[in-house]
Amino acid sequence: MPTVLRVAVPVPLPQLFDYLPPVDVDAAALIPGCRVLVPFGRTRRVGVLLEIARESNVPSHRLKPALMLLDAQPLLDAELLCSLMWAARYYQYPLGAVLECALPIGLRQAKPLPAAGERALALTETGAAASPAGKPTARTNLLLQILAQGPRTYPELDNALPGWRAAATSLRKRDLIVGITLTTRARPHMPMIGPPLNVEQQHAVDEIDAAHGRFAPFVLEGVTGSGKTEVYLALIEQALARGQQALILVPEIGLTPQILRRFRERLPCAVHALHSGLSDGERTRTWLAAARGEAQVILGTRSAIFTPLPRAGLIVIDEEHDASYKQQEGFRYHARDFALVRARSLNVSVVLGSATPSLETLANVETGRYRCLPLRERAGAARMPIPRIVDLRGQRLQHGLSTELIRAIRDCIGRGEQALVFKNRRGYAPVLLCHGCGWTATCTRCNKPLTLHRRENRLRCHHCGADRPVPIACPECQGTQLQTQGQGTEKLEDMLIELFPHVAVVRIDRETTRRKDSLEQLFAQLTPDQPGILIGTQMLAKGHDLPNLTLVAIVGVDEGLFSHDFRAGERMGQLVVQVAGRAGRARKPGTVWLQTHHPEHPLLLTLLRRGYRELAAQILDERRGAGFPPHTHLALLRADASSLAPLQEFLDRATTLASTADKNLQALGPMPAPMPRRAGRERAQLLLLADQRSTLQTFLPAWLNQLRALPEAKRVRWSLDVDPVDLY
DNA sequence: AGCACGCCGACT
DNA sequence: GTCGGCGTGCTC
Repeated sequence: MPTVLRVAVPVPLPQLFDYLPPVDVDAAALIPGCRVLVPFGRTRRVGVLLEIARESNVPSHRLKPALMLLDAQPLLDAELLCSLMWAARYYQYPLGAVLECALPIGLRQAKPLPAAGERALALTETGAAASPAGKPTARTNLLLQILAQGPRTYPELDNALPGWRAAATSLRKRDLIVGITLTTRARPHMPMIGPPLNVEQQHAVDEIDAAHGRFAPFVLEGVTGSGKTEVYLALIEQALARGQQALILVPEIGLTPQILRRFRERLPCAVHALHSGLSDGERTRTWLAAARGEAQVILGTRSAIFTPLPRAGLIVIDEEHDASYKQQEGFRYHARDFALVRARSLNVSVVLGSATPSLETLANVETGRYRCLPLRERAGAARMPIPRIVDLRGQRLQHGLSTELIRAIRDCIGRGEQALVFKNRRGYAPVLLCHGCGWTATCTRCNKPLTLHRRENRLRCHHCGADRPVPIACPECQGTQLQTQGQGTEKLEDMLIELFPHVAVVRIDRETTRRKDSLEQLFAQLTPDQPGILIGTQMLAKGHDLPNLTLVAIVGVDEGLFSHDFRAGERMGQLVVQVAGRAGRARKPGTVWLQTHHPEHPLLLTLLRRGYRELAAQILDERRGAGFPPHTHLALLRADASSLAPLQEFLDRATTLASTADKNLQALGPMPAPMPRRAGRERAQLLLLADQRSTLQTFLPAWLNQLRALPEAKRVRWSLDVDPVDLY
């Protein structure tokens, strides 16, 4: 009776592939979770062994032997493998592709594993004997001084001497230092002592800790400044004391050097970062260190949820409402939802922290599935800011700012305090038009207005990235009176510099933060006890602590109130609360100014009079009436093509197949996508809605098989998004 | 996804 | 006469 290996191969095909065992490999060495190198078509691939079967449905003469067993021990443990298999099923994505996504790039190749332990630097004999030369403050000399006390790991050097890498390169060339691998665990250091926990924080810690050893989801609901991080730190310390690992997820922009530094200062062990800025090698080493149980604290963004945790003790999702936890292409998983799945199979507590929990999470609190632990007080002396509405109707505006708001900023500056102006639109102006004939600069590939970037004198499409010079004259009528409409952060910056020429004005958006570390450098331009003005987009909603910031102005809430997206109201509320949270973190009280043309909008009024929780309750009610999530469940079939006809044909066929399948399933569409044309391609979609998750989960696999078999499916690009967050 | 095979246009 | 366009078919 032959042994057959069932292997997940990294290709976008839903099935597994069967192989014979590699020649000369002991049957006992074949363990699920090990990688195998297999011949695949005319190439070879690294797959993951999932199952050892007795027979195969494939005729035996077509079975090829695997080429090589790549791991002596399973790379993916049973829990991670099982959770990933769940994800492949739930998100309707091929298991081979899911596993590929979960493994760091370094492990997707048939290469030997990097050496265990942490990379470190040490002095060579020459280096130890050398006497200092050159400036004593030069980085190279500082690095030599540090290493004279013994080898240091890369994270330790990151803390001790920012910018050490360049110095290391030069010292390595001179053979004064050498890269080594420290196999012993980094020696514990004395952590800084944190502030004492207040009653609510201590209560949260006690409640969560009391649940340790079993699956228990908690929501830590606390406004900015209420000290959620202190609760996380206390819980991590307790996990460490039990010899367990902790995984902390933060949103993409949340993984700033500050939070990493804070964790490193406060925890007695190495804190491993996992984010897109790391090299493949670093990610691979951290992943493997976690798999061996050596990495105790892992702090990462979305994809860090795939870290193996053989000694798991705690999972934290900070800012759980953040949309960056949902992967928006390929394997469209939601890291927060997947964290719940992992926590359940690991038998650990999971903490969802937010000042503005998602409606999905609040619905789970309502039904008692999640336990909510509120932090109502702001830690220390910080106070909630006072909200003010500026009714823009009939007002004369100066580049989009009302006289009242400008006066308030002037007063704030006059008191020596700082102001933040939030505008969710980068560039100078979102529209450039001809005063003579009404022509507007439009992206031909997206049919949307181009944004003027005046610093670089370019017109850019924010949807497809198209980029071209600004015309001198109107291409239609040759008129030269081209003018802008609306305002972006650049224009606000110009205007505020003009109004307040003696005050530091700092703009923070994707343009000004393109370089690595530039976010910190920009914040550094504001002296803490001096007046200053910050202008920026989303990026400002979280991050740096600004104790002297007392005024927050939100200049573009209206865009969020009337969007076609059913989540617009929820997003508006979250954004306002998050941005507002930046004010009044010190002793001084803060004020939040909201400029709007719709001061009587019911969602805005609820938010300002009763707060986010009431707003959420109101939206949840509306969603219940409308039959929308979280009370129902969605799957979105998206398609795009270079012309409309094949798109229509494909989605029509898909709709027919869906609407005859199950009476509990509603097919909404096909309809044009909210952006019907993007980057030169036509876009349309079909939304499926069901009361029960199980209705969708039963229907989707069969439907996808039917779709794959359609001849129309080959003429379009299409994808399925389970639990979509953006219906774009 | 790759990677091949396969049948029609402008070039050394 | 060939190089190469991307349509379609397969991968244990």
